Amino acid sequence: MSVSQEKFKEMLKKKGLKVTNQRLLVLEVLSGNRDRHMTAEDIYELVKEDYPDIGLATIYRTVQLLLEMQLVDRINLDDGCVRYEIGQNLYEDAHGKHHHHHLVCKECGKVLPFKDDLLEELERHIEEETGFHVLDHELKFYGQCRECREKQNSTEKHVEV
Amino acid sequence: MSVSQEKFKEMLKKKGLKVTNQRLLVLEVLSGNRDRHMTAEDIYELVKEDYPDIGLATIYRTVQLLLEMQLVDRINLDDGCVRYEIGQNLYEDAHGKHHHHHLVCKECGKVLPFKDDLLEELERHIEEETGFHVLDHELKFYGQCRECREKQNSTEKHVEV
DNA sequence: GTGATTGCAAACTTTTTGCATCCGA
DNA sequence: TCGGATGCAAAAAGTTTGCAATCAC
Repeated sequence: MSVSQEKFKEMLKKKGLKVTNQRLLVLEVLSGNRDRHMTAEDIYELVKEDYPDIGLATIYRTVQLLLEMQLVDRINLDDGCVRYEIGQNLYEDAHGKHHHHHLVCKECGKVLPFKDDLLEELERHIEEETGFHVLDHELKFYGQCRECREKQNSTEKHVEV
Repeated sequence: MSVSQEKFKEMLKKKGLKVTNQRLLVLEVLSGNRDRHMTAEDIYELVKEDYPDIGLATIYRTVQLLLEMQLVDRINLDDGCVRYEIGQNLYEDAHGKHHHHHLVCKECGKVLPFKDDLLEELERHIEEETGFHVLDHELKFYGQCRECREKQNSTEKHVEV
């Protein structure tokens, strides 16, 4: 909601790139769906509502651009397509790197975000021990969400089927 | 090297599946390249040396099977193809879940393994806080490896080009 | 012998690219 | 005006699938 479109426009101009309707709409769709993890196709369908002529290739080119500008993050949930979510850099309270992790339910596929800064300590440890300079990380937990667990427990009791 | 082929054969028989040359060779190639993170194509090329008639589809079907049997792990380094590496379950000192993480160099693409059990504490924390039952995790660090860092420093000093 | 397995080719999915056209600055 | 941006269609790349032939048991 409070994503700064003006900031985005400035960033584009500073790079000598053009402010187009398509770019603004992709950003808008991403910022209006911060809670979802959107595939290129998802974004395409939503942008088409406002701009029916847009092509899927433009979506791919735009998310690529947004990635390079570090305005979105890439998430791979191993379901065959890459997902994108808007980062923190266009918000007023920007901090640079944002680090939330993903809890992926193996049963229903739901993805929950989870915040934790525990890894910062580990990153320092890695740098000391291996000389590898950590810039970013990606952490996914796979398991069973509470709902699926409860569903399983109740069917176990009733032995349905 | 010390991977137990006998254990694998037994596991296959127990599931009513057949022990084929192709399956044994895929396993052999994976266990002979524990340090690499192999794509289906990589495995295909290596198995072909011993068994030129094998088809790529068989590789895909076999790694799928090995995944279901929990004998290999899947790694996605976001370079467009899924990678596989042999797990611990066929080794004598098997522990079930093995947890090493991956340090991915953004410059040269090299992948270094890194062992750490820090996440176990975090997993308990997640279960308490969210009710999400963690079964497995995947952690990747992106950054710059020591060699690329050193290379960069030396070119910065000499200002080559 | 019989059903699982395989190799091949075709299909499928996601993403990228070439190119003529269009449009923002 | 003019070079970057777009839409379209084709291509690319990785993976899956249908099917007849083959092989393990």
